[in-house]
Amino acid sequence: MNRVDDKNYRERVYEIVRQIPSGRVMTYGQIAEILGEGYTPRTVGYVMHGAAENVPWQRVINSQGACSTGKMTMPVNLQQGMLESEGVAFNEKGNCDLNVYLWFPEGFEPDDDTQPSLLG
DNA sequence: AACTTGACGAGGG
DNA sequence: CCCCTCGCCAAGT
Repeated sequence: MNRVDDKNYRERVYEIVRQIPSGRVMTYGQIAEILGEGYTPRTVGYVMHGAAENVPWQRVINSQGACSTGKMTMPVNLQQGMLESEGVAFNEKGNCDLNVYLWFPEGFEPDDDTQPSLLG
């Protein structure tokens, strides 16, 4: 499927998100990048807001390392709090260090040495 | 069928 | 470093 004809496109996003381990995060753009095809960060975000309960939506943040939930469906501090409970540290600006917490699924490697070092 | 909005991202000022 | 603009794709009105 190279197109969004099946409406199965949602599950592709969810499937990736479900694989994010606790204490790690992914960005909308990154997911869109993996899905490639006709996905964009916008689309991923749109799909994400309708995520089912079995999807750890809180582990998906924006490229700035901050929560973008705004005041729409969920308060930002809620998502941030959930992540903090998983061990993700945020600064005063509400950003976390993507170099530490960003997670890459198997088969997907960043060109840079942006791979997370993970404190342990 | 067209316009607007939205859990985004990158670039320019 | 903060603010604004443009690009992207899907859904609601």
